[in-house]
Amino acid sequence: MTGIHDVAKVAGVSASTVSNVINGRGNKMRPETRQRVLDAIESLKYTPNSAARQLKSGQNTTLGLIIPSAANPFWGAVAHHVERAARNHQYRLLICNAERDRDVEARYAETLLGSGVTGVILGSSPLNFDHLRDLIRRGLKIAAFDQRVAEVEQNGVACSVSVDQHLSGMLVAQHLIGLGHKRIGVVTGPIKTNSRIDRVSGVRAALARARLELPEDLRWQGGGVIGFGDMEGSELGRIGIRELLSRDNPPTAVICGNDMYALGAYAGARDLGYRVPDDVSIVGFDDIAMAEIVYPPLTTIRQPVLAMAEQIVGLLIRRVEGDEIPVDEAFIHVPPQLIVRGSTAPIRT
Amino acid sequence: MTGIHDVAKVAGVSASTVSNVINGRGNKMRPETRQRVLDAIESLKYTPNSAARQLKSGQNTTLGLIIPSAANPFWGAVAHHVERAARNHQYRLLICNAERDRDVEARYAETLLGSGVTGVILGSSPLNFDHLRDLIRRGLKIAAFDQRVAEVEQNGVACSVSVDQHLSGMLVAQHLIGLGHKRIGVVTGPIKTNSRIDRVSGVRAALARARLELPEDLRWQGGGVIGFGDMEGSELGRIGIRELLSRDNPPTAVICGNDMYALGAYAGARDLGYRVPDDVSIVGFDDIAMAEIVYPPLTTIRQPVLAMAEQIVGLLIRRVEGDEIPVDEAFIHVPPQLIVRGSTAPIRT
DNA sequence: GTGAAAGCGCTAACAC
DNA sequence: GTGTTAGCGCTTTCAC
Repeated sequence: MTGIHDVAKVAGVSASTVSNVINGRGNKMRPETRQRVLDAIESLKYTPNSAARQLKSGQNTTLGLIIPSAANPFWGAVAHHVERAARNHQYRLLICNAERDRDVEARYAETLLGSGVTGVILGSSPLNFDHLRDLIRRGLKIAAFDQRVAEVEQNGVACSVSVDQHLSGMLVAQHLIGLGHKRIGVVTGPIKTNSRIDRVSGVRAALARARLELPEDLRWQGGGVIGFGDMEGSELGRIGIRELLSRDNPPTAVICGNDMYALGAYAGARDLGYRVPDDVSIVGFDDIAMAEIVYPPLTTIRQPVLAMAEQIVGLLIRRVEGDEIPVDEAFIHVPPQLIVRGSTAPIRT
Repeated sequence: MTGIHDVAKVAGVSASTVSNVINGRGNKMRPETRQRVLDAIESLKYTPNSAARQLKSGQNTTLGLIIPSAANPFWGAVAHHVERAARNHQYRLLICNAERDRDVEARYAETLLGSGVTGVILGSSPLNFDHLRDLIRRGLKIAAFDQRVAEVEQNGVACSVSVDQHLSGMLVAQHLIGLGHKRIGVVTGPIKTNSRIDRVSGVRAALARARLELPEDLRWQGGGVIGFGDMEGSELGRIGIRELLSRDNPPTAVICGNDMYALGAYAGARDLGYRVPDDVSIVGFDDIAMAEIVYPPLTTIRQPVLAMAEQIVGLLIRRVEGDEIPVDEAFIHVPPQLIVRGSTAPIRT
């Protein structure tokens, strides 16, 4: 391992001068000295050992991102954009896949904190941050991506960027109601997350406003499905809609927990000979890339992932670097946007 | 920050005893001592500082995974399985998204090595490992996932697990030829990777064997498309097939670079009023989850990602821990598997 | 079986 | 401007 001393020797300076060069304090010395150091670094192919660096400085330019499911392209897109944003700030990004498991999530957060990463972005995690309390007390700064803010604030979270999922739920339900649908089903998986809960509550709210309701037999949440842990959302969506469409009085429209479920629902509807949207309208949430590729193109709610990623990274870095951010700046809301495509149609009369 | 000394003080022992406990050398002491240390760790919520640990030991139980595109669900699945496998070995996994960019890839590899991560799994990277030569010399152990092995060996790579992409290409082409197709098109993006090149060469080989060929006008590789860097494979697939189907003598079957392209090709075919598979057969590679959800279900080549992930992680960890692995064990081939579904059909007569 | 002591490679005072 | 020095938190001989 070539170290700072080797560089110092080759350049004919001391270790601290090399350290200064590395850390952008090159103006503290004669340009020629600086250049000699740079040359030595170059010729020795030297890279600073970040473990040592971090140990000494306690500082660290790495952010963590914990996503609930690498299998869902939505989170792939989030990872992509967050990584970009971090890189633009000269930070790097460690991505962890928690599989929607609180324990795994806590373990990764702990691992991250143990590695000196104090800033971690959490993709919508289960319900609350109780499992991370200790870590937060020990200095972990959490940025909530796509989490309900009230929850977020009361748990000492550093910052958040989220779309109003309740509103998202209302938007899709209103769209469907506007199309004349009265029996509207909802398909989600068995795992509770804030965003999922809020989406469903939004749907109920819109329904209630139209003097409609969401009866138990139109609400499928993976009950009884075994081994769901290893199932893609699309599998669940496929099974779920088949159950709903097999009811005595099936729904004419189905709201799915996210786009992957919705795409699975396409398959499930087809399995039973239903055409989309003629026989049943289907909507999702997220607007993944596939949503406009499939047939019919999926009506869904778009979350402006790119902008959200940039905002959360900016916020989190400020927090990690010790900046106090006023509450009204630290918790950002972005509006959901209904994208109407071909998977929803007026109810057949 | 609570450190090893705090624990030592609370447990009434010395720091080195605590260190021994942490590192599983608990048998070196009286069980009661061990227990006291454990209790102290528990009550103090102590976590070892991994930067310090690594600095001292030079060891490190983290693996890196560099994927070419977080936006492609195939790589999401790979990340998922590799992460699992690493976790089973008590390693953790840093996932990096290199966006099929050699420079970004090199930078991440360097960052990883600088962080003490010596074992890095590379998802099919561009062409060769020239950009990583220096890092390899400095101790980076590379495991090639889904790379051609010949290439791999000559570059001092530690180990690899791959399917024979040439054979994969042959399999799909033979399937199509068996169905009576004679004008077979190929759609890929503009970026060259080994696996892509091999797939296409396999297709050509199978075609040649049947005294057929792949004329230039049936080979689309994104020429002239601007801003492809920000386009999903599905977009390219959509555009590509439209160009091919607009030729004077359009293909009756199209082989797409991967499943995302294939799914995009569904849309492109639809755009022009072609039905799949009646008017045009479409095949992909990878067998992502969506492949069996879409309509018609996609004929594709399956790569046994789960098994591959476990093998590569096992191999790489052996290498990282200093094990010398015989060449015939270090470079594993797994067979590709043709999954025939509904997107291919006999040519219309 | 347990503790004292010497660094791992680097940073940041503080000398010179 | 540049070098000297004292650790960051831990692991690991080597005494006791």
